Amino acid sequence: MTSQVPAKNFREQVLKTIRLIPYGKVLSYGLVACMAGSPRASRIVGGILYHSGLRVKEEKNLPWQRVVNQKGELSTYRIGLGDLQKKLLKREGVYFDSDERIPLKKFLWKPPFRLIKKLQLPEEILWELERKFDF
DNA sequence: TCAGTGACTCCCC
DNA sequence: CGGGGAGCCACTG
Repeated sequence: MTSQVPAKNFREQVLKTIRLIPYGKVLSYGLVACMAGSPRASRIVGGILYHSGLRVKEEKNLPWQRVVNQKGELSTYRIGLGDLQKKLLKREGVYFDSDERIPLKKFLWKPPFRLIKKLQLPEEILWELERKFDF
């Protein structure tokens, strides 16, 4: 047995979490990481999405556009996907303020507690989530 | 096998 | 506000 099971599981959890984000709502990389079970792995979420983008067939039903950074900005301009992401989000009714930021007060998805509970996260991560969502 | 590189975020000046 | 450093884990050559 190797240690690759938990790692692979994290990736699965990340993709699963992203698929939960409702139409017209967004989550930050950090919150996705939290809900996937690893609060400090926000960077990895970006990495996973980046690599997922290279295999469009595999992940064609992934609403990747609903993941933005903590400030509500699009992190995808640097790899040339910014305009596409913005277009997809606007199509869902998400709008941007004059700083090219999404007002998270309005569009950040706050998952129902029932759903959070279902994730069976360790207590310490629940605290992190509570803090980050500013419940 | 191993080091490098990220669609990030937090903490500490 | 902002720069620097650390942590996180998947993927690549």
